[in-house]
Amino acid sequence: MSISRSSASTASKKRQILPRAVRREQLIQATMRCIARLGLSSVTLSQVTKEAGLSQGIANLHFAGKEDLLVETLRYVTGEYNRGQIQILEDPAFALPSERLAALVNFQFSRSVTEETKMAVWFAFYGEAKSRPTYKAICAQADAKAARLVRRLFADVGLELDRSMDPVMVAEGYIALIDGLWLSLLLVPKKMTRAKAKRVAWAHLNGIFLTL
Amino acid sequence: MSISRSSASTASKKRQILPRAVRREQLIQATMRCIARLGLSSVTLSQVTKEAGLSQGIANLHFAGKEDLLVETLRYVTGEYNRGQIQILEDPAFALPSERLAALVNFQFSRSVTEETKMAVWFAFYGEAKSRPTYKAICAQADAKAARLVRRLFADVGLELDRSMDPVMVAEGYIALIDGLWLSLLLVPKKMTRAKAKRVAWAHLNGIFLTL
DNA sequence: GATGAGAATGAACGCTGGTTCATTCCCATC
DNA sequence: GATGGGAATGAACCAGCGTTCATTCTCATC
Repeated sequence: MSISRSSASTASKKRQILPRAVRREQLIQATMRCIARLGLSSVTLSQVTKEAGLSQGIANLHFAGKEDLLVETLRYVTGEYNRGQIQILEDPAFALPSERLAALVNFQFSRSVTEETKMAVWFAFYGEAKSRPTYKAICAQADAKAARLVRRLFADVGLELDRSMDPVMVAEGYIALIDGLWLSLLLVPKKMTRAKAKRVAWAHLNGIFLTL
Repeated sequence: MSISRSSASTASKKRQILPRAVRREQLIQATMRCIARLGLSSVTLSQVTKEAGLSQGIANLHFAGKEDLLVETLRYVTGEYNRGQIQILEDPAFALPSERLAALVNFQFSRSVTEETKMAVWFAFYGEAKSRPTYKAICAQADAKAARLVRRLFADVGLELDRSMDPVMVAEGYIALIDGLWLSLLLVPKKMTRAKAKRVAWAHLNGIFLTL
């Protein structure tokens, strides 16, 4: 509490009025950090607003309530990931499907995507999705979109390499592997690194596309 | 659970005194059902005790508190799974490592292991593990044990099939795939069935062991 | 500089949920 | 059948949380 900085660390003493969109973003970011630090079940609004360097009541001013803030946080991470994925899967610059696949793998294990905070948020909501229809719907929708895109990519790679295989099965296997690797990255980062995960993913892909 | 029905539905009116171990088991079972139905963050002791058909205060009588009950529930599922896994991986009855591997796959996608309630509990705790050292330790320990056993199995299978590969990498990939498939089974059971998951797992294994 | 619309604040409120403990009641023992 | 130890109960307690709203303060407009 001193001079006049805005962020969490040295909070400004001066009250500031900012656009709704900015406040919402600040609160969502703070929520992500809180989920990563405390877990979804221990997140409180006073923690979140303190993390954001704002006042207690502000969450209810810009969101319909705590639950709404959480849902928007989930939408934020799934949306961001999906946009990145679509950009790769629809970029016309790739000459070969296999090059596109390589770009996808690199994206999925990029520093930005595998950032600890995001992984923590992702799996925190997955853990609750079973019993929360709203979370489940958002996760399922994100997954379905990813699956569709990956399926098409794998079909193309199959044609390129002249392999006959079922794109549906292959896509499901690949996505499951990525999810599992992300879980390892989150829980045992000492044992599973991004580089290692990438190698494991490639071993899988080589196995799928080069068998027989 | 016998003549005078004790469970939730038609509660027995008579008070009953049972051994500590039985009460603990009842409460853990009820906790698992509540986690599956409500999610870890919405579980309350009054829900759990009602589900068990017992009184409010009983959880604190047989466990140190709510947190202890949750931890013991996590230990219960991980312990059960590990015992099943060890039984297969150390059963001397298998002639070939590949047969042992087949048994492992069947076990991992058996009805008992993939039971909705257990999967829900499993992932609920995984989702919180990042921020809860106690949960994290239990999960990590279970994972480490599984990894060690699977690594050895894969080394044996490699010898049997005369393939040279790195058992560490292969084991990590396999375990990640299984985790990812379980997640699909939990979240989109309409799309991912046990049979399908098994086929995906075999496609992966064939790819790994038959490549080049 | 004055003004007012409304963004931001934070104290206060009510409710929910974990924990406690006086009381009740079972049942092994005699 | 009587009895005492202690398992089980459930009402009461209290801390912590989400939400509200009277008040404060900012800044675009004039």
